[in-house]
Formats: sequence, structure tokens, C-alpha cells
Amino acid sequence: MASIGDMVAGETTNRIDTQLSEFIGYGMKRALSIVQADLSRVLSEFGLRAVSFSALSIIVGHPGLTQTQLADALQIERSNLVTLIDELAGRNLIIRAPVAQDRRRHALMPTPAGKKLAVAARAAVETHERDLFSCLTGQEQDDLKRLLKKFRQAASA
Amino acid sequence: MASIGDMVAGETTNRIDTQLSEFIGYGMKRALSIVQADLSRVLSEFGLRAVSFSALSIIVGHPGLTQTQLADALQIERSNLVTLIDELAGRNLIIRAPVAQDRRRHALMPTPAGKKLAVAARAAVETHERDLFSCLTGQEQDDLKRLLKKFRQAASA
DNA sequence: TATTGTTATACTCTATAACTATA
DNA sequence: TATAGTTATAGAGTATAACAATA
Repeated sequence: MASIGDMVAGETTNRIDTQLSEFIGYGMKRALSIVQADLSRVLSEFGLRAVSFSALSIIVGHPGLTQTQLADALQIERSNLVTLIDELAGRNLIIRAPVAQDRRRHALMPTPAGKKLAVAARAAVETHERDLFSCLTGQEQDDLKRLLKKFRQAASA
Repeated sequence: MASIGDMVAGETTNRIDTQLSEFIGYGMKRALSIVQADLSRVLSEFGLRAVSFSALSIIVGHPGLTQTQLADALQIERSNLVTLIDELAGRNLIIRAPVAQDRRRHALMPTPAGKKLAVAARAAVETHERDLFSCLTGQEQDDLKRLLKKFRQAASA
């Protein structure tokens, strides 16, 4: 049963973080968690997680790159990439091809199945974003994308 | 030594994720990790993490709320809140006050030290955001904040 | 000596189930 | 029966050090 005890300082509990929402970082974190929940649901139909979708997409777009390059691109540790690559290779979505000039390196190459899955998953992710961000106008979506890009470029330099 | 092997498909490795950057979610994730790294550095001077700063801020702003209410506000599990509250209480920043009307509940109250730390930490976080987002104009910062808020409100409904 | 991929490991974060005391 | 806080635990995710093969 609802009572005055369910209120805090006269506010409903679903607006209790107003002060924190003044911080862009907090807004980003809460927004991202909404996106991630929906994205995970979408990608699970392809047997992918966000990080494996990202890895596969980059390998398809840049065939022949090495694990170190991929780790740098995704900002994850090389060591943590190993099992991810194992997973994709185990499903025959990519292969670790030997590099003649440097036998330490593996050239990551997508298989036909990997390319096909990447294309299908990308379409699903595009639909997911279109639906999820339909609450924003096209202009607002572009603005948001642009501001995030601008911030990333400037702040990581 | 640099060589043609350091390039992938004729691009430098630091722009290898262009395709993924078309996704707002990807942009959010990468932007957030930059913010989090800087925020962690700033808050460590107060012995706080992002989540403990958030919890303390909410308790200061809404004294008397219960752990369940706080967990709902921060979107974390009640079970995972316990050690966080233990930590803040152990440092005498908050207390778990008994609630006369319902002895199952704890009213979370900030101590004077907790209020003082929250104010100081908030000022530091404001400075951190001002500096970090100085690469965006004031208008752009407001736009970003507004778009994140609008998305959160619409998408979580 | 340095780099690439790898293994092992530890630490944090998060999610779930079950318990207790209260209602 | 249901709820608030708690405990225990398992699964992700992430960070670090050290190793073998190769440069």
C-alpha cells in the first residue's frame, strides 16, 4: 500500500536523481545502459554480443588486420581479445591467417559466413537504433551523433 | 619500424572504427569511457568512485530515503548496494537510521562529514566536466545534456 | 631487445537465489 | 504472503604479469 513513506522530500522516487542528471557523464551512462539492453537483445539473435559484433564488423571492413590493431581499435587488451577471436574463429566467422612477412602476426580474415552474418547483424543494429532513437527527431539524432564524435576526437587528443 | 604492414586497407589504425562510429550507441560507449577515466581520477582524491559519489549525492539531496529507493534511483541491485552503504557508513559519511514506523527499513542520513564531502566532491566533478567538455561550446554542451535527458525520458517509458 | 599472441590470474561489476526480520 | 535488508555466489568484464615464438 502506498503511503507518505513512499515519498522522499515530497518527490516521487523516479525523479530522485535530478541533480546527477545535470552531469553529462551521468546522462551518458544512464542512456548507454538503455541502448545496451536493447542492443544485447537484438544481437543475441545472431549469437553475438556488442563486442563480438564490433570485432566482426571491423574485421569485415578491414580484412587482414592483426589482433593488436583490432585491440587498439576496440580499446580492449590484447589478452582479452584472444578468447573473443577464438569464439569467432570457432564459429567459422573469421580465420587467423598466417602473415608471410612476420610469423608472429595473425591476419584476421572474415569467412563468407562471417561477412554474411556481419551484414545481417548490421542491418538489425541499424533497425534497433532507428527504433530506439525515434523519440528524437532526425536532426536531433544527427546532432547527438556529431556531438559525441566531436567530443571523442577532441578529448582523446 | 613503420611499414606498409602497419596500415590496413590504406587507412591509419586510429580511424579503423569509422563504420561503428555511425552508431550512436558506439559513440556513447567510447565517449563515456573517456569521461569515466577522468572522473575516476578526480573522485579518487576524495576516496570515492562514481557510484559512491552518486549514492552519497542522492542521500545528501534526499535524506531519509531507504536502500530500496536508492537502489531504484541508481538502477543497481539492492544486494549490490549493501557493501556500498557499508563503505560510506564505515567512513562516517552516512548513517543507517532506524525507521520507527517500519523496522525493516533504514533511513539513510548524511553525517556533517558526508555533507561536506559531497559538496567538495560535487565542485570537483563540476570542474572536471567543465574542463573535459570545454572542446564543445556552451550551446553544444547544453544540447548534448538535453538530448541525453530527452532520450532517457522517452526510451525508459 | 622489442613485439605478437597467449596463458594465468586477480579484481571489479553485475545478476540471482535464498535467508532473516519484519510487515 | 509480501517486503527490506542481507549473504553467498556465480558470471561477466577488465587489468596485469609473464611466457614462447619471432623479429
